[in-house]
Parts: sequence; structure tokens; C-alpha cells
Amino acid sequence: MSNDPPTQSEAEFLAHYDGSAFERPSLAVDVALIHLHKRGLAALLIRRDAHPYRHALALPGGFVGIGESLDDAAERVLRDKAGLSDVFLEQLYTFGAPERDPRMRIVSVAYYALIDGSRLAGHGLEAVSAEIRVPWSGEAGGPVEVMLDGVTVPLAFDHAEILGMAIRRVRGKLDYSPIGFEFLPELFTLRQLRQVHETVLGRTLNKDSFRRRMLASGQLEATGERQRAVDHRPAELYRFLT
Amino acid sequence: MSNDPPTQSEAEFLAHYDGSAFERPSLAVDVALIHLHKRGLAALLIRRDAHPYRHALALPGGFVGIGESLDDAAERVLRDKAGLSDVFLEQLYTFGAPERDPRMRIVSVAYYALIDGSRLAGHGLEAVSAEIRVPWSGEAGGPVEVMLDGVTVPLAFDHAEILGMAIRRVRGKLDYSPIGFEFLPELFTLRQLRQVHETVLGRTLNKDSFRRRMLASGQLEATGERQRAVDHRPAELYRFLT
DNA sequence: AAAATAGTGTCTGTAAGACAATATAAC
DNA sequence: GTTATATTGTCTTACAGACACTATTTT
Repeated sequence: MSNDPPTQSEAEFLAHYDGSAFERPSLAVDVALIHLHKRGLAALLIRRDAHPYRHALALPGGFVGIGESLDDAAERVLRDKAGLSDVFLEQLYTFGAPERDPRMRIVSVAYYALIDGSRLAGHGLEAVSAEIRVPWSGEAGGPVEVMLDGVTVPLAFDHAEILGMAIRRVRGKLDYSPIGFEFLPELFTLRQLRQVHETVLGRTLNKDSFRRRMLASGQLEATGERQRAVDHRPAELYRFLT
Repeated sequence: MSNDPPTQSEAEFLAHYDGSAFERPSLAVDVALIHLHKRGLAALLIRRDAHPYRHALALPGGFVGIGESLDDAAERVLRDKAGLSDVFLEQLYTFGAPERDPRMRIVSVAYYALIDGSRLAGHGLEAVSAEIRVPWSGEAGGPVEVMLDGVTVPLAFDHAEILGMAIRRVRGKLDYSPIGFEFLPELFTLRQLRQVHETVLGRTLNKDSFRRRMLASGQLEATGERQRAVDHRPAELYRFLT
């Protein structure tokens, strides 16, 4: 970035700097808010009421304010479009294909957010929760399929690609970061935690070694409390540490 | 992104869309080009000749063209500022703190690139190769220190943070992706490959199990050729597969 | 022969998978 | 008691680290 004018004082330079000399892309954030629903992956989506992709489902998103950090923009989107705050939120990838939006050049910094599905109970009106089908396993890539009430529905823009990358990111981080707890309430059983991992990874895990691994990780604290009102031996409830 | 005007036909909508209605951030790319030099990490940097951070070292970067993809912009920067093409190049993270550039709001999509140091021999004039000191190990984070001829030098903007994140990314991917080969020429010995891993990770690795692990990975092809003109038993040369 | 590194074989400790046995709740 | 799951313990296998030994080149 040394496309700068010739030598002058720094004050003089800043005073005359013309920030609007070139036509520039617009900058937006989009948020892939992922939760678990009935042993499957799900995302929160907004039904568009304007062109392009009118009536299609899209990730919640918005333009980045001129004085607003990217993280702040993503938090604002989550608050305004999904009525949520205090959610795990992390930058995912920036999507910048020139034709990704037919209106104009819009580069989008995508975020992914993870939440306990029960927190989505009575929230905003325009948001819907849709099931995500992951048509690939492990390393493979590409867009996900999105199903609403059992039928596959298309997503606006490149949002199915963004969701696909979000799933891959969560899968990849599950083993070495405490990301899986974000899908659960404060207290949970080891079985629930394992089911989270199985759902995210799309495969079953060995029950015994999962238990050993988690207990050995030092991330869990046994509360001494147990499940209630289950029709079998109640499991101990654990809490995520730190 | 449903901040759209009320109902109308899609053609009508696109015709009247005003893409410049809001003040918007500028968008740039910066490239952390990393190589290995004398058993240490090094990055290619450009000396700035304009304010701000005049005379300081900075990552090569440039603004994103209005019709140019982000990947294309990063490739162009690498070609124009470092005289390099056909280099491993991958998006890293997008930096968007409002005050990261004192001139104006500039959001930068950072890329990292990896290259065999010997390819940097006789390239462009303005670029220098500087040693990177990583003041943390493992998971920890923050900016790196940059040394030129034995003295610590500051980097412009948040570029030391970008380099820090690039190192962490490479460290993290080294174990599960074939990223280490990017630092080596086409033919290399297992010792050279191990030294690459040791340099990137900042710690020594077990010689025997590294060999076993690499040979078992199926990523290497033995060429049958051997090193020449070394003052000890010459090692077999391997090639990276696929 | 000496020096230096390449390459092989073997032992050990750790952790995962498999499986069996016991424990505890609801009904 | 029956059912269903929790929890503990043991055996086996795979692999990384450690270490000893042999091989091959230059000087």
C-alpha cells in the first residue's frame, strides 16, 4: 500500500488525503448462526422481502458502518436481526467474488455464531430456523443444502457456501477448542456433549473414549447434581470450566 | 442485508440502485509472504516512502479493484510488489479496527503466502527480507517482533499483528495439511522437511517418529536420487505427491 | 580410520477402541 | 423385577518417543 503521493509533512499529507478518489466495493457482514435441532444442524435465516433473491432465505447481514469495527457490525446484526446478544461469535472468511451480488460489488466478511438452540425460543418474527444438510463428509467442501419443513430451499447469494464453510470451521475446531460447549446450556451431561460432537461431525463417536478424553481434558467440572425426571439412571451434570 | 427499498420489479430495482448512498470503508489486501532463512522465519517487507509510517517496513499491499476478486488482488500485489507468481497463497483474516490506518477507514483482507526462500534470490528492489522473532509459543498470540540486521524494527499499521496471525495459522495447519512443502524446493530430504517443521513450530521434533509419520502419510515419493557433495552419507531425495 | 549423518529395529508409555461388568434411576 | 442408561474396569491395538545399532559417504 505505497500508492501514495510524493514527499510532504505527515500533517499536510493527512489534511489533503482524498479517501474517495477511487470507486470502491461496499463492505458488509453476514452471520451464520448455527445451533442444533433434533439431533441435526440448523441455521437461523431471514426471509428477504426485496430484490434480488426476493422471498429467498438469507443469512442475517448488514453493511459495515464507517466508524464501526467488523466485530461490532456482526454483533449489531445479531442483535437487530435475531434479537440475540452474548453469543459466541468469530470471524469466518471474507467473500469477495465480483459477481456475488448482482446489484453492485459487495464484499462480505462472514462470521459464524454458535448458540444453545433453546435460547432461540421466543425471538424475532422475521427469523426462521432451517435444517442444514451437509452433503459431504470430513475434508470435502462446497455449499450445504438447506431444508425447511422437509423441502430443500435455495439460499440467496453465496450464502449456502458461507454456511458450508462455517460447518467445516466448526468441525475442524471441535477437537482442539472448547467450541462444542457453545451449543449447550450451562449444565449438561456427557451424553449431551457427545451428541453435540456427533451431530457436528456427522458420525458416531466411541462412548468410552469420548468420556475419558473429556474428563481428562480438564475443561469439565462435575457439579454433583444429576438429571431429573428421566426414565433411566440419571447422569451427572457437568459445567464447562473457564 | 434487507435494508432495501419497497416492492418493485427486479429490473427496476437494479436500475435505480444507488450503490454510493453511504460513506463506506476502503478495502485493501495485505500479503504476509513467509519463507525460511538460516533456520529461522522471515518475511518479505516493503519500506514505505510516504506517510503515515514513512520509512517503516510494511507488508506488501494494495487496494482492491472494483471488479477484482480478493484472491486476484492478492496475486497482483505479490506480482507487482515482490515480482512473484505461482506461489501458495491463502486468505488469512480480515482486519477492520476503525483506527488501524490514521488516514481513513481502511479494512484489509490479509493473505499469507509461503515460498521456498531460494526463489527470493534476485527479485525486486524495494522488497527486503526480515527475520521474524516469535515471542510466544504454541497457542498464545499477539504480534511478532521483526529484526533487520540484528536490530528490532517496528512495522507499519497493525502489520506485526497480521504476521503474528499468519505464523499461528501456519503452525496450526502444519500437522494436517501439506503446507510445509511450500517452503522447500521440488526435491528435498527428510532432514530438510523436519527442519522446516521445527523452524515453523519453534521446537525440536523427534527424528524417528517424524520420519515414520511422513513416510506413512503417503504424501512423499522417493526419487531414488541422493544428495550430492555433502560431507557425510547423502540422504535420499523425496518429492511431494499431488 | 574418523567424522558425520542416513536409515533400521526394538522397547516402552500413552491413548483410543472394544467389550464386559456393575450401578442407579423410573416404571 | 424390568428397562434404560450411567459409570467403572480391563484388554488390545496403534503410534509416538527413546535409544541402540548398522550403513554410507567425505575427508
